[in-house]
Amino acid sequence: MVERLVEKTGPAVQLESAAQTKGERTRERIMDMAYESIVQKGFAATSIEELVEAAGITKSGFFYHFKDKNDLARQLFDRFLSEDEQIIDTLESRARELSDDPLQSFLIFLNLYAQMMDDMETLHPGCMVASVTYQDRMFDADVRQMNIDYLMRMRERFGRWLGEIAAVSPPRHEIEMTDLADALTGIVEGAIVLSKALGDEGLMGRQMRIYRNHIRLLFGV
Amino acid sequence: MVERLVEKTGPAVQLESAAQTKGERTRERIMDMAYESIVQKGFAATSIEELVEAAGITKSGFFYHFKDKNDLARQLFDRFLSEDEQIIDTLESRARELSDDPLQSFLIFLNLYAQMMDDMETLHPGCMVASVTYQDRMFDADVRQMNIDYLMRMRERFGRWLGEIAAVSPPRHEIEMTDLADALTGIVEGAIVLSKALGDEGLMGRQMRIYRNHIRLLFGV
DNA sequence: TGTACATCAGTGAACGCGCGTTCACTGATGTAC
DNA sequence: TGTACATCAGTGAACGCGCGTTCACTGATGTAC
Repeated sequence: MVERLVEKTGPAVQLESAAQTKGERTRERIMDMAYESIVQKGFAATSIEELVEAAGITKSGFFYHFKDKNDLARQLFDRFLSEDEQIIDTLESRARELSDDPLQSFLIFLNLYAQMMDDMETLHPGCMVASVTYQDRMFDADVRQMNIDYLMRMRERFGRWLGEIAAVSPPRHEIEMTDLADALTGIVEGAIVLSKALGDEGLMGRQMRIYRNHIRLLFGV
Repeated sequence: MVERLVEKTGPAVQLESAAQTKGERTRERIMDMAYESIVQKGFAATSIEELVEAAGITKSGFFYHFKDKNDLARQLFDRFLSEDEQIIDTLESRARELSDDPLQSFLIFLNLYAQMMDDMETLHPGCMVASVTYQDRMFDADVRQMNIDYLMRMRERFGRWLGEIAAVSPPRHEIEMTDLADALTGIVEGAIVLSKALGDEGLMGRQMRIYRNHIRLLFGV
């Protein structure tokens, strides 16, 4: 599911999907099921019973792989955040290679990101962020902190890039780069909600291009 | 909680909070608790037991007010959507009164909306949309349809307004007004997620102003 | 090559708890004559 | 003003089910000598 997504972004990010032990394969299968279920029903409504049935093992087998239910959430969130950041790393470095101008490379990056969303038949990892945020009392402090850390890393990454842009091409009006960075993450989260609710797969890519247009208008010549 | 929010938007929208019977007050109290809990833990993790304890009645009292648990969700969602639309109606008509130019009135509207978010110490009704979207398998078809209908009404409302704007002040580049309308709803949803996750109350207003800046750049003179 | 032991990846049965829902009943308030 | 009845807003006890977690055990595979 995610492997497919990663393949679509090209050969630059290739997760080591080979040489998995039997146990690792089972654990991954459980996490795949869990992700699907959490995003559609919520964490509390996702029962261990349903997961192990789908994975073809017994309930006690679950507790061999996960300390408890929250441990599943932790491992799952960890996997998705790192995959998401690997993908964004790749898209960023590709975009940076294609232009030395920070504005141009950022616009290329946004195009690549939008294209990835167009091609994505599966759910975006950002779903996990919204799920955790909207059910935060169900997760332990570890998971909540991972969520905050992820959002802060995104803010810093895009904020720095936007800072580089502003240094070269001053914006048409004053604007806080941190807020503009948050806007990108926010648009992804918001677009996921709309796209999921309306069943419109193209919506995310189109929203990403609206953000891109804004950046072009704001810094463009 | 919501009454306070409504009062802040001014005297034009005044919910009839007077002349409530004892039963209505109890029902409202249950719904207030339920909203808080659903947004923080999810629908499945929100137990009737916890709600009735907080409301000071017994479990069977709950079933006097609500047919079953999904009926609670339906009534709750109904209440919040109509309150939200009342507020937006009010802000729109105020903005329309202050200028005949559609662009100017839309910019005023966005300012009023952003200000409302700044003042809002409570959670935005949009939380319910994300909650339902992210736990849709927990809700019956009625609730899911209400969610879709709401998003479509928003799309139409803002899409039409943006169409008026484009007719008077053509945009700097081609853009689908439906997508630009979705962007507003999407930004609200996304900003709620970030604001909730990071505990940053001012974030929503700031994101709304970024959207406003985009509109100004796109249609402005 | 054979044996002993360790680790891996689970099984099966049992647990106590809390959940949503039902049902028969009830005291307080409102309405008709 | 008094009485009869209806409606409102619940109570209390019981139900069956599924949930997360524990614990003792096990067959298959891997490693050391």
